[in-house]
Amino acid sequence: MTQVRVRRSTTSARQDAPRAPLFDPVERDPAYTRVAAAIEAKILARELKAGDPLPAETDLAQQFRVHRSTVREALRRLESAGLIKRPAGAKRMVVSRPAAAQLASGMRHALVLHDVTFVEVWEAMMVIEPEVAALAATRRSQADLSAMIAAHEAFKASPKGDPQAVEIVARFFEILGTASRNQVLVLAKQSLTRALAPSLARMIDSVPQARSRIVDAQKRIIAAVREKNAEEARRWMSKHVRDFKRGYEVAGISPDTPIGM
Amino acid sequence: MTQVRVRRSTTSARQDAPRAPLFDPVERDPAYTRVAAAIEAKILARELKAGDPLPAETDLAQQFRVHRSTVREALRRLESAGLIKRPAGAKRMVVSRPAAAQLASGMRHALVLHDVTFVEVWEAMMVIEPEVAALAATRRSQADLSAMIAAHEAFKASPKGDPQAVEIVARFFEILGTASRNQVLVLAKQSLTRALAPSLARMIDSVPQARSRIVDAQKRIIAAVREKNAEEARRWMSKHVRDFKRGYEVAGISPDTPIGM
DNA sequence: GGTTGTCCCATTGTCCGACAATCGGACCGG
DNA sequence: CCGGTCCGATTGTCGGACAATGGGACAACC
Repeated sequence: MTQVRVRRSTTSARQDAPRAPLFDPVERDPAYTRVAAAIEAKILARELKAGDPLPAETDLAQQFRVHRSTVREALRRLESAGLIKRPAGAKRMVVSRPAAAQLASGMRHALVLHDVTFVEVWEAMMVIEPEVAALAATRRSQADLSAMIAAHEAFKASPKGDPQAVEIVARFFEILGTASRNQVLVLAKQSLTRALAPSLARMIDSVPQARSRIVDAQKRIIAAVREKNAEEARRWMSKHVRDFKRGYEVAGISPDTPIGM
Repeated sequence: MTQVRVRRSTTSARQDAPRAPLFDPVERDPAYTRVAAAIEAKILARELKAGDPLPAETDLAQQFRVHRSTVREALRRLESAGLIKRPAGAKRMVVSRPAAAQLASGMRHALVLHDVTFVEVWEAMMVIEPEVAALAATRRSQADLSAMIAAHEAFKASPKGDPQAVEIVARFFEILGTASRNQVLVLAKQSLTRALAPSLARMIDSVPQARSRIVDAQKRIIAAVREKNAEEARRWMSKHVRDFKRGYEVAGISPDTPIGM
């Protein structure tokens, strides 16, 4: 509080250029932050491995010499970071690795609140998806291929106005991601599809020919992946994603619509 | 708790295909979760705009009819999601939009804990960075260009073993990101560079020619961006990123090294 | 005027203690 | 080996308390 201001006594109340600070702000962070940081460090250092149960709150409170409430606040912190979680209907917390969904939800928050528009997400997809498809084509396993086909059939089978249709499309993309054998890209991709999903649903519903175009694109992509033809996979995925934008245009949705729905 | 199991009485303890659930798991989530969700919803709906101060904990406790501790746990939740924060040395919490750094740190956790290897991150960079460079080349403003040049000079000026050198390299990438005018890509990029930074530092220190190669690449990229030559920007960025991998090889760091340092 | 000192209140960080609910087991009878 | 019963350990939530400190308001002072 009450920052110490250093001031040239002699001259010039000059408009302040970012002058050298002379003093760093003294760090005083609340106990719950430190507790959280301490536990986080142990987790990142693998001293607590995923799946390990966390000590009871009372234990932690004693070890850190703070009140249980304080520990609990720290735990909420870690919980929302996805570093710990409670397995549905269990009592103790266990250490966990942040799932893709975690990241994706965080990303969605960010995108919504930053007024990110549809084009921006789409542009990112245009960058990532084709390359992922190409990688997937060269690295896919037999199982990946089967999964893709299954998702494809599921989409074809989904009824006309099915709100789940988008889910299935997303799954198709996701499978492609895992087939690419690159977890980083999977995370990135997933965030994008998740962000796009709601508006995509509206698009598919209001553009009649959307479904058949998607079916067709998926078919081509599957074919390319089956033959491990990276170039072809890239080409068709590129078309496929481009089609999304066309769909939006046809549906009369402006490219500058914020993602927030 | 104690899930209700529905069981066909007559025949077949058949291995369970995902049968229709008949009952959804009853949702009992703790109060702090609901409080957090309620506030989160208001934020995402923009009823609470970024910068708005949150009501005092006591107020919230009264409104939600829960104890203040409960409110606080919810707040920690939101805090770690980056939806609210306390402006350094302020008392009240204010609504905020999750910063890129937030996401990046989350991503780093995920990457570290999932044993993501250097190649995976690198591969993702190979996908994203060249395209970003290309976009930046066509969309850059004069200010962007100046900033790039400044960062470039800063890097050249940085002393030999300077641990800050990597920071500066990261800044260069970041500027390129903002010049691309695509927030989504900026977020993605930033996560990658942040994840790579620590090991990159080691690489630069142990490979003598790394600095000059970086300087050279930056120079070429700047030139391309100046002339708004997307193709050239993409090409050189591609080379630049590829060089990182070479650097790692020269430094004797295995491509399969996990990101954890 | 602008700056500094003083005072007060609202609010946060932290603690204490308590209690119902329930999870995990141990223990037991068929 | 299975289903029922009992008990201790732990969590979710609450009530209340208190020191520390931010945010102002207001007076004093150059």
